Amino acid sequence: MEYSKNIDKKWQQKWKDEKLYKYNPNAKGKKLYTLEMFSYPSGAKLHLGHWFNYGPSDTFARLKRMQGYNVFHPMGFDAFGLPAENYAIKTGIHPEDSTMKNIETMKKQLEEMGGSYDWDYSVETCMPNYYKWTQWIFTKLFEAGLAYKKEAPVNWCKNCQTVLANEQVINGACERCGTAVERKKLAQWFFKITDYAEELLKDLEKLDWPESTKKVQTNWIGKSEGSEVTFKGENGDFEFNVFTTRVDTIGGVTYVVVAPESELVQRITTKEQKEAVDNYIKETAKLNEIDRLSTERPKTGVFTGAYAINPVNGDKIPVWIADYVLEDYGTGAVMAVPAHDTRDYAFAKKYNLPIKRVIEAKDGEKTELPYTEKGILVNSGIYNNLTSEEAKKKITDDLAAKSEGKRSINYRLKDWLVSRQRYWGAPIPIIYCDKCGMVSVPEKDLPVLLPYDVEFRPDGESPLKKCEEFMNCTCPKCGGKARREADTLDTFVCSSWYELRYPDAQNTEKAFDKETVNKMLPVDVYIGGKEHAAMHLIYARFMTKALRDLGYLDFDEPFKRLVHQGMILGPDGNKMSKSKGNTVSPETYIEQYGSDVFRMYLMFGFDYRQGGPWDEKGIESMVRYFSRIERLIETIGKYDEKESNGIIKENEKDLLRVKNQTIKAMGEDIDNFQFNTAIARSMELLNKINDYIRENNDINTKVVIETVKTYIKLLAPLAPHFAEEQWYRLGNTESIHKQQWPEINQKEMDGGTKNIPIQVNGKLKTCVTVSADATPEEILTAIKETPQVIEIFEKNDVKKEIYVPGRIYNLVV
RNA sequence: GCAGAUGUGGCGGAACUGGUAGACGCACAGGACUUAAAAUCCUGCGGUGGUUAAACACCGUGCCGGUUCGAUUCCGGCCAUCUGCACCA
Repeated sequence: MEYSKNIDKKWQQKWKDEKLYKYNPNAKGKKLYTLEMFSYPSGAKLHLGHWFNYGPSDTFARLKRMQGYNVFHPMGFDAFGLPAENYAIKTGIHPEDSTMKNIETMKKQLEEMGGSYDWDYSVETCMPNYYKWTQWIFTKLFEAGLAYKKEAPVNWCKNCQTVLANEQVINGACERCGTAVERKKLAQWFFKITDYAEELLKDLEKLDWPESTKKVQTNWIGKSEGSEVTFKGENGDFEFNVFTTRVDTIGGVTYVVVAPESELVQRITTKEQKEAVDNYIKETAKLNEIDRLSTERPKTGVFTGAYAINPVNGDKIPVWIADYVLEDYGTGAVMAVPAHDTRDYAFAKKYNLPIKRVIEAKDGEKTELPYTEKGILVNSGIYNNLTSEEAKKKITDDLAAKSEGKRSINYRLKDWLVSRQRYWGAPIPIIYCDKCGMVSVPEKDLPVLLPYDVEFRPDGESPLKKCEEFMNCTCPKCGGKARREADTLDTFVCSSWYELRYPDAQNTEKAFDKETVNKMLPVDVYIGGKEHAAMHLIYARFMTKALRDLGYLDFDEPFKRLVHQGMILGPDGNKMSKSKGNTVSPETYIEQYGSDVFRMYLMFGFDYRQGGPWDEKGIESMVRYFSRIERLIETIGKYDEKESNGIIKENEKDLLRVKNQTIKAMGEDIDNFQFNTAIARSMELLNKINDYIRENNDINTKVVIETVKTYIKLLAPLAPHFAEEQWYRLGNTESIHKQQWPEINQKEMDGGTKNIPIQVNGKLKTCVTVSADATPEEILTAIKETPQVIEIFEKNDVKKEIYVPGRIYNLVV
């Protein structure tokens, strides 16, 4: 193989000099915005996963460019975040320094990969020219009431004296020191994503996304339809609501349970029970994440001493508290029906609470308790004999008439907690003034710059709090002395709108121009890992909708089509990780074989959506393939096109037919991200060309040369450097990447033959070869004339004859 | 526990809306070229039986069953692996 990384370098330089990948928004061709999830510059270099994600996606972008689309294919860096900060804590290297250095390296490597990016449209989320607008968006959400502050529990590591992100909590313990993580309440910032729960759910329909990802989001949003029912205290001195999806079982309520954290508990607890209740609340607060995550843990709870009245049947029922009831879901209180709920059943058994059956199976079959299916009501007074569905409706209606209940919908989705007690993030642009309260930083004062010299080692407080010159400021409203918010924004906020910034990345006046984003978005194809199915992809959708409602854009969804690439695992079949020592570095392969061999091997050896364990065995096969192509080009060089007589014979038609079929198949395959089969098709074409040359002494040079040129064009998106080299070797003087994707010549593609399978009882017996353009009737005639078919009719009693016109013939005997 | 994905030759992986299972490649075997090797080219390659060789027959897409003229594909039930979410009332 003559091809090597030197050839890569040569063309990279030339493409750069010629600004080959310059994006022109006004160029002709339909716009196509294709985007890969940008990468996090945590490691110093691109790893195999980056290659597997970005190489094939670049191939897709290149195909689309050749097919005449005006392709917008930007790349940037998700540069804020915890790993850089952790790295800094470990090594003492400032996050800004390490991050900027990593970005430089990664950019260079992406060029070495042959990525067709225009770096004039790039974003780095840690740069003030980007995070200024992240902050600006925050202020707009704040002004619209979509960003708010409230107390919320955070993960707290006692040993490290720090707040932990969810990702830093491994099995309920701190990832660094292994100490059990506790919950601690702190004032936190939230985005009101719950306002959009219904729309986020409903609009999933519109999206061309993998069904499994839509399902993840559906579950994440967790819509649940049921009823809210009011329970009053036996003396009418208190009341509270419960949420239930099974109001039909309300007759079987034998106690109610309130979350220990609920403020109601303090009001209703009797003197006798006060000590027990207080102790229980204390114990619950101490509970760490490990215990909380355990569903195995036996249910515990305490009686408050108070009684409530069942609004449907007037039963007097005890009010308990138990930590299996969550304060922040539903109303923070549940009605317990031990006969028909497994948790309530276990709880009732443990504390000897009564169990009352109110639902029987529809078929009258005797079932054991707890019976959690729907059925027919019993022991429920006027509701007896109704089905569960009928009862739900009637009971809710009756309660509503008394103002003691209503239909209700609950979502599992919680508001998005966006504040972090961390250094390496965008400062939250809020100022606290004694006189004016919370004031957002006006646009003219943005960005609120992240100071460089900060002690970022964790000690339990936001690092920025210790930076006096950052903290002290004047109130934008009254001009008095004020303090800044010391928390920074979750990196998911930075990445929730970056796709909007790319098309207008240099804009210094606005986050983005409305007209520009309306024209360029939504992203036509978005490519990235499915680990982002819930978080990033739902946050970005929320942000688009919120900005739409604030009038900054006019579309509903950011990403029209979504493709998830698979993951390349270590050779041992496990996820690659430094600690397991099973990482594979792309560099050695690039050094040895050149970037296109590596890119092609990644595309050919794995299903793009699936990934799989790394295995370098097959990479030599790609070297062999490249060598065969080089030899072909060399052979072709000996022929002179002018010698051709121009008459196309039968054996040449076959070659042309395969050529056209390959154009079609490869275009479709790459469009579907099936790179492995696209490459297989290209190999078949090469085999065909070689067969033709070998089998014919007197070859038609014109046909061969044209076919080879087409073939190299087909390789251009897959192996950009290599194809360029061969293209020039064929005597061309303009980049192959400026060529059109070959057109399909229908005339050349027609003709030839095809096989029609003949089956007996669904089993293949023989085939009949017919002309590809034969009519179904002609084919049937040919089938009937086949000796084997005649024989079958003679020897068997044919009961049924099935002919799928032009496809298959089956006889039942 | 719930949800989702996956399961096809020795291996990576193909197979359109139910219609010739195993494309393409790797590995392997045999042959050509060579003093020899490498490279290259050609041929074979799911299993079992069968034959001098073929023809041919049977089995075969995780397992069991169903629908159908026909199932890797659709339905029901299992098993295994992986990935999310996890007391959601």
